[in-house]
Amino acid sequence: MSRARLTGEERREQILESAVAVFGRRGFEGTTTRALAREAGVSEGMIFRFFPDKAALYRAIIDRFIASSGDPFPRGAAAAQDDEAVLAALAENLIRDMEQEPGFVRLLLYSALEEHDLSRLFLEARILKVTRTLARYLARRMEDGALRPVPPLPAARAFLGMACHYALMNNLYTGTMPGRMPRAGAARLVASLFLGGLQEKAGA
Amino acid sequence: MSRARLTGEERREQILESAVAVFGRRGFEGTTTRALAREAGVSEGMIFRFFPDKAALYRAIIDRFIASSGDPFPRGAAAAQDDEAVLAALAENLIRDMEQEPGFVRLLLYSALEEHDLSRLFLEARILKVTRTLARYLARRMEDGALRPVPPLPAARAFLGMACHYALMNNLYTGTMPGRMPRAGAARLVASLFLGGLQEKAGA
DNA sequence: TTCTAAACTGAGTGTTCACTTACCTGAACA
DNA sequence: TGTTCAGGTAAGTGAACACTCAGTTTAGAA
Repeated sequence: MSRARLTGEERREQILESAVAVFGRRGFEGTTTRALAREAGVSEGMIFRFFPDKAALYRAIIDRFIASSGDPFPRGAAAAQDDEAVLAALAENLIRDMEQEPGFVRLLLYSALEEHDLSRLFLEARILKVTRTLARYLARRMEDGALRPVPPLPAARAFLGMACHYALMNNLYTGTMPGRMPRAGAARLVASLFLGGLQEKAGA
Repeated sequence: MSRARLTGEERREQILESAVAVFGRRGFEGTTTRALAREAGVSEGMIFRFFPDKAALYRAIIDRFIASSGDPFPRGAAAAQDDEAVLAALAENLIRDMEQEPGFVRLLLYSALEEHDLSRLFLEARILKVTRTLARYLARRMEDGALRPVPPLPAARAFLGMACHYALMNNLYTGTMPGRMPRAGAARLVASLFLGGLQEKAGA
């Protein structure tokens, strides 16, 4: 019956990790400290030994993720100006991130709805950064004459919407969304649609 | 001080309408019956006079919306096989719906995260219906040779993602998302991107 | 003008919440 | 081998929760 006794650092980490899934299931308001303790396999007292209150635990999760997460924009392909590779890699990275951390994606969505200030922080640190980076890349390629001129920021948002909405719907309605594809195939499809469109070229 | 005394029917309707915004702000779990009563300008007792419990009020809101909402797919343009018009109108209808009912969009997102069964009902009644309708339209146009052959369902999801993600981000991060456009312009942009892509036609 | 039915209120109810406190336990070093 | 101290628990606390009910108010029929 006796569970292993961990060091403070280990226990803190374990509580953090197990809390992601709980907050992701019910949101901040919907999650009870009782549920957090049960998921971590400890008593409620332990939660408050490591975090001053429920909000601090929540913040620690988001903080930690923002600090640890990498950049989904493929710098190499971008330098080589291989548009198809840039877009396919970007889409695949985004979809992979969202598929590998489904609980955290839900937690972030909750935090945006609940208007936690750390949601704004995530917006700045990830969403706006990727959007602006892609928009700058598209703008440069338009100047080069490789792409037709359209407003770069809305275009970037449109592309990110294809990838993110796809992954988001798969997450929210797990198993019931039709039209799922292997990740790489989906990434290649949205990249080729965005670049080449659906219309047959004239005279094809 | 005395507020108007309404008939049962009127009061029920008023409680329903004011509750959309409250549930949209905090979700089902995060919303207290106290807040619902305050928003409606009545005592908590009135809530339970018209609805057996908090969940029934929540269900009534979603039920009512599903029953009252129209079809965003433009049948006329589809019959005329004007692809650009079909896609632009569809995108504009979706964006308009989401912009006109921001509180309800948030409520629906909450209900998807919280996994209320009525969220599944909405999924069937609206999301899957539009997705399948668009996919069928695209498939027919591919058979006609007007569009290049790609998997229709994923393609439909990609297009809807462009429009919905755009409107969703504007809603969640009101006022801070860059690259906003007038609604009709955004709709025309995503339609033309999806059809024609971003690449210059060869030899342009 | 009186009567009544329905709108409406406010002070409850037991329960559950986030959080505290007093206490227990066992590994490691003196 | 005894003391210590960090890891850990269980039984609380007041506040806030969803929900109830006894009673008050008022529009309109009689």
